[in-house]
Amino acid sequence: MAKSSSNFNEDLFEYLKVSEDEYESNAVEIPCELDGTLLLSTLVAQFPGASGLKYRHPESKSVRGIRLSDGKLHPPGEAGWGKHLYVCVFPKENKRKMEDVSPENSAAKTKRLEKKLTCSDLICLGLPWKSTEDSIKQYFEQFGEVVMVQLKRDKNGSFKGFGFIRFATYASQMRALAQRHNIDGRWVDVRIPNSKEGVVPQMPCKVFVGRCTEDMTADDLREYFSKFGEVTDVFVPRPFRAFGFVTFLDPEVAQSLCGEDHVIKGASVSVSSAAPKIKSKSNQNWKEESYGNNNWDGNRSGPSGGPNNNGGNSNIDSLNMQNLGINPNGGPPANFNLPISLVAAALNQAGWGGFLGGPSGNQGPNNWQGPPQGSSGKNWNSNQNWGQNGPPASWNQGGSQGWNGGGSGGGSGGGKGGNWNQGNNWSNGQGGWNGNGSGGGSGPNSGWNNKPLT
DNA sequence: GTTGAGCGTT
Repeated sequence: MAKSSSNFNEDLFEYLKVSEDEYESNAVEIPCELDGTLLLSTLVAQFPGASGLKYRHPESKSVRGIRLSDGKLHPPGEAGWGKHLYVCVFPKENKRKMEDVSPENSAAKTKRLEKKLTCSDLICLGLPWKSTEDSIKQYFEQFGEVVMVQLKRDKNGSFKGFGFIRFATYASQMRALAQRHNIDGRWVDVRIPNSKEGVVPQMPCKVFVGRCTEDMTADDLREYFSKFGEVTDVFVPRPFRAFGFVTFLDPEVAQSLCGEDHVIKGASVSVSSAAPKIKSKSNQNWKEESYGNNNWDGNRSGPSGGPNNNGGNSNIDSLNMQNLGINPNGGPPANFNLPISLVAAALNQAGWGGFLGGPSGNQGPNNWQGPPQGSSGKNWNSNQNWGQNGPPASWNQGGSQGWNGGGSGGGSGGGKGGNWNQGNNWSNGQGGWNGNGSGGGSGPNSGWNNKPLT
């Protein structure tokens, strides 16, 4: 029992893509059982109120229902669930359609407000003239399924150099937003469109796990919670403090678990929002001496917690958005020369620590390609020390503590600290890290996702 | 036929 649970291996489980509507962008990947069936309870855990599944048959184009017996949903064919998008079926009174999200139907949206944190279209600025829908789709598919590409043209049909894309999953979108893009030699800005500003809510990927017992390790939490979605970080304070934090790649997963009790190692833990109860005092690592004069966002006093401070998803909204390509204020903060350690820690604190390397696994520092080309100094101050050879030497200072430190790390090992804590390397100069979009890029798991332990 | 900051006929 405990044995089997500790042997959970997601590779053994087939995941199927389920959405509450016909929009793939709202889909959640749900694990089925070893026998290939999907427990209705598993479905309901993600889609409260769901009573079944259906899907659109690719050939007949008609909607087919999924067989349900004894609380188990059965795959449509011998081959399993396949790549279909499965759509939840709700009982009549619960049934909601896409149109119901409009403000007039606010009563209907009380149930799953997290719906809104799914993908939005992304604008791609600065695309090469020779881009085509196909080439752009092909490029962005490295981050996940691309469900839409629109290149904008004028009346004459000539390409205007920008376009919109949409990913199937929020996770894909996050991956794409978390790094810069070089397409055919041009640095392409990928952002949340201005028209969508404010639509994408700040939703933490991190949950608080209370009532932990002392024998629960970070690995235990990771193993347990991985069945709900990809876990990108686990933090269990030592010495024992009876709680922990689990960060998911998908904030929807995190959201869906909040308020629930789960049994781990025979003990009932409670999952709740990782938002801090109280605003913490500054932490040793966040002293003003180190980072004074770095205004986060004008009216903000600073991060709500340091690397050691658990929880905290406020105070850095703007920071998040900047680093995710969202532009909350129509431009970068006046003073955004943050140390990278702060940025990384803040992203983690905000629950955005879930940035992963993409499918290729070589995003982030290892994928550094030098500063942007072209004349636009908008995001990168051209008179700084960002030579063609890449980032300052200090980035890689300290050998194993730099970008490339610690080897590959296998992706999701527990946080070991150390990385990104060289704040001094980043505290000088004006605007080296200049916000507004696509600077930086995501780090490897062993970097961004790990919270210092001490 | 050129160009390079921007924000979209659903």
